[in-house]
Amino acid sequence: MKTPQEVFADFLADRNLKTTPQRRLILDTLLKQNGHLSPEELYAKVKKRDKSIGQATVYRTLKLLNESGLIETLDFADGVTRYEPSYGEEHHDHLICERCGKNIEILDTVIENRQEQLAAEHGFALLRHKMYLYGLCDECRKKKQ
Amino acid sequence: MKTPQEVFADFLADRNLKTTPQRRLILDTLLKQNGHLSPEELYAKVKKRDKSIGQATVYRTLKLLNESGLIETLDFADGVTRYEPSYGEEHHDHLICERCGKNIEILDTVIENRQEQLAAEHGFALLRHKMYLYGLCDECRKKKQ
DNA sequence: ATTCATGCAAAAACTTTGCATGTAA
DNA sequence: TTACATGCAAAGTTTTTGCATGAAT
Repeated sequence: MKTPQEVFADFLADRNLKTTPQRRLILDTLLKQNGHLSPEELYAKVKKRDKSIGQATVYRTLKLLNESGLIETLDFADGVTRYEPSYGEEHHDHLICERCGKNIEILDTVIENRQEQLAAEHGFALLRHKMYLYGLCDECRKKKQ
Repeated sequence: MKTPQEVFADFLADRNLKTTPQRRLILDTLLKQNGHLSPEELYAKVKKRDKSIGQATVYRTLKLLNESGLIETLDFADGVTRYEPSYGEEHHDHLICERCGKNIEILDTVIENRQEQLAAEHGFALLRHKMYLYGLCDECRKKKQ
């Protein structure tokens, strides 16, 4: 299996785009963090390693990474766009505590299978999906109020 | 069962906020349209009925409607925030064609039940959820390219 | 009478774009 | 060498906020 770095290099080559130090750095930073970064947080982290990098490069690279299938966008319903690496990782969904923000990654074959089936019933070829479960975690429910 | 208008009025009263013609108009417009409006589209529609209404009032009212549970935000992964009335409607998820944008509302008890179960397994009390299935519809797959 | 809501315009937040320069292939 | 990428700053978008005026309770 190709590494994410290889996937990205191939993706860029296919489109006659170039593998640059900035693009590598941004991908590495995302992979190292392993998930849930907003563009701004990512920019801050990347900037620690390369003072001269520009905000625009981060946005441009996020777009490319998204198109290449290496990352996907998340919507935790708090108004912040986040990205998470998705290549090589098994797909998963998110279980989010609305009070404390705790975020648990979940995977369930019953649901995954049923999604395929539902899409097929409507004549759709399923490409991907997103599922978010919002609730209150144990601890938050124990706390008064 | 209370009407959405009553729910909103009660919600506002609870918080010592006021029921204004603008707020009523915005809610009515959303309900009449029955779904999937961006703030800008909503503003345009509302403006047809009340020339003098301001953009800011639409945003402020959308926030209140969201807090009151009457509407929810949708994420069709196209960068546009949309809202849809959710009160009184049976909950549903969305099946979206990535090529033509066709959007089918779906509901499935197998998935709904399993979601509850999954949340419980992780100690969560499930409050709500969102599920989006992205794929290609029949027609789009038949078209060449 | 109070307190909140509104419209407007300004500001803030977020993202994209144009351009001159730099660099990967 | 050529074509693409970068950083910067400017410009777009989208959403929020401050304020004087107006309206609901």
